[in-house]
Amino acid sequence: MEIYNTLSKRKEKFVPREPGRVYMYVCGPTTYNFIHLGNARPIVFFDTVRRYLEYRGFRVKYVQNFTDVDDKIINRAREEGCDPLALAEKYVEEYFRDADALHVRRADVHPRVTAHIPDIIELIRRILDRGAAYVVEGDVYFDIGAYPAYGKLSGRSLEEMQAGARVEVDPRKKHPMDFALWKAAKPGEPSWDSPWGRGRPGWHIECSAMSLKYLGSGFDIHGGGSDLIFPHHENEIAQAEAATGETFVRYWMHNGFITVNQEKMSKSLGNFFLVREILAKYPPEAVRFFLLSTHYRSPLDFDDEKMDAARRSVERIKNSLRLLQEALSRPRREGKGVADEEFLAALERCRRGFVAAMDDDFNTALAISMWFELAREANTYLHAAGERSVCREALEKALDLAAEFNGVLGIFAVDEATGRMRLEERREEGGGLAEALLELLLEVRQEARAKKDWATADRIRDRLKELGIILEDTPAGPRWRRA
RNA sequence: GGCGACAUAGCCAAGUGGCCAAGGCGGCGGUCUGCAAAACCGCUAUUCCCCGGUUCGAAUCCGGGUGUCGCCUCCA
Repeated sequence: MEIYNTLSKRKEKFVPREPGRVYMYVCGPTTYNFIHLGNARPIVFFDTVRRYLEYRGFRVKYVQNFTDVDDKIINRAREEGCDPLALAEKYVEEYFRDADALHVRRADVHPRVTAHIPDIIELIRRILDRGAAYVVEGDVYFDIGAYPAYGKLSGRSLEEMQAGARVEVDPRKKHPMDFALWKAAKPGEPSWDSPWGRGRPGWHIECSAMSLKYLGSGFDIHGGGSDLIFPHHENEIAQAEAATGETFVRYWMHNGFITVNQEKMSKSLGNFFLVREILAKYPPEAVRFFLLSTHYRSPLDFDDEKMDAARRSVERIKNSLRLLQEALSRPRREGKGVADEEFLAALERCRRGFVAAMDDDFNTALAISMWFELAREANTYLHAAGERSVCREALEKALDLAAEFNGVLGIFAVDEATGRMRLEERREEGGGLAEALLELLLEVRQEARAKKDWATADRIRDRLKELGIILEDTPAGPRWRRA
């Protein structure tokens, strides 16, 4: 396996710290709002990374944090006149609602800043002991001068950064790029006791503290959006390595941005779309497919046309799965012929292609194309077999392979009881009666067709389509599905 | 101003030295169908932003140009 490491700006062979185990940390959201599609990209992508590593036999420990105290939360709470910590808690819950809808598996640990103040204080103390930080009036600053490697992740030198500095400098800082580890309390803000007086953690220290706590120094993968490279991850490295004297992280992974009209989707530009807004218009399968249809380091432009295309693409895969399941429920044969063997060989090619694609820095776009390959091979196989019986083993192998792909990509929800992919949306309405009525309607329509009363048959089909039910007539009888 | 990334068909997108440039969406033609839908078959980039170079050979390497985007400030 190869992973592109932001630190070296190259793909590197993946060698974990411990054989067979992977420890990974991904920067989670600051919970002051619902998440938007831009936030969803790393969440879905790194979920896929985790799934693939497990697919490849690694035991993965996956940690994703919540930043539940910071300026944005405090400001938002002030606007709404509520308690900052309660506000943060509310949006943690809302986060899970969206993430669940996108089939994102829960991390092994979801640490929150407010639950780790002692760990953070301890880490700051270690940095101070090492002489890499200093205290000014209840604030604690990281001393960049004490960490010569500063800039190694983002690839910039201190001189460059000073030249390009666009912010006014706090005169109490020894170096303009020094950043806060601990911020002295201001009235009305959440704060905790510390050796330097009451206050709260700085912006970056939480991730260093929590990742070190749960994953240990020198863990395998640290991920996030590329806007976190500087300063957030640069600072995380500085803090952690200053405190431990050891390499903090082995592989740094960063995803590209979602854009709208080729411009970065961001809260400050106001051009963002909330995940739940999008889910109101498109099925989760399409959203997940869309997010994985481009390599994670490339920008991904969002608009309705592209989402429509994604929805149709998923439809193609879904149709092939339906046809396979249907064929499996019909009479089939146990023995294998030449065509069956060829089909099985094609399946094996798809599997190998999928693994090769994912092994190459998680090339999900190429991996997805293998699923289309599988769909086409399966459709062709079924088409050629026609109404004759098909080989049971071949059908089962094809569905198993699709389930394997889905286990990694997470496009379709998986039914917990049966372990099978759920191709239809969970239906909210009391389905029993509606379905019985539909069956009745189909019966009436079949009778009309038998009498060549095409007008009636077509009217029923058209009206059902308006209601979101698609009818397809097959030699074996009508088949229906939801639009 | 400093640093960096990207530019492949109508749209999305994979491909980083060598079989006809993956795959999806859309479109066109055909098979099937009462008609559709789904599915299948065929077609849909003599060419990879432009110019120059390296090489037997480049979308792929190098130089220059143009364009787009990002980071340098909270941001996934």
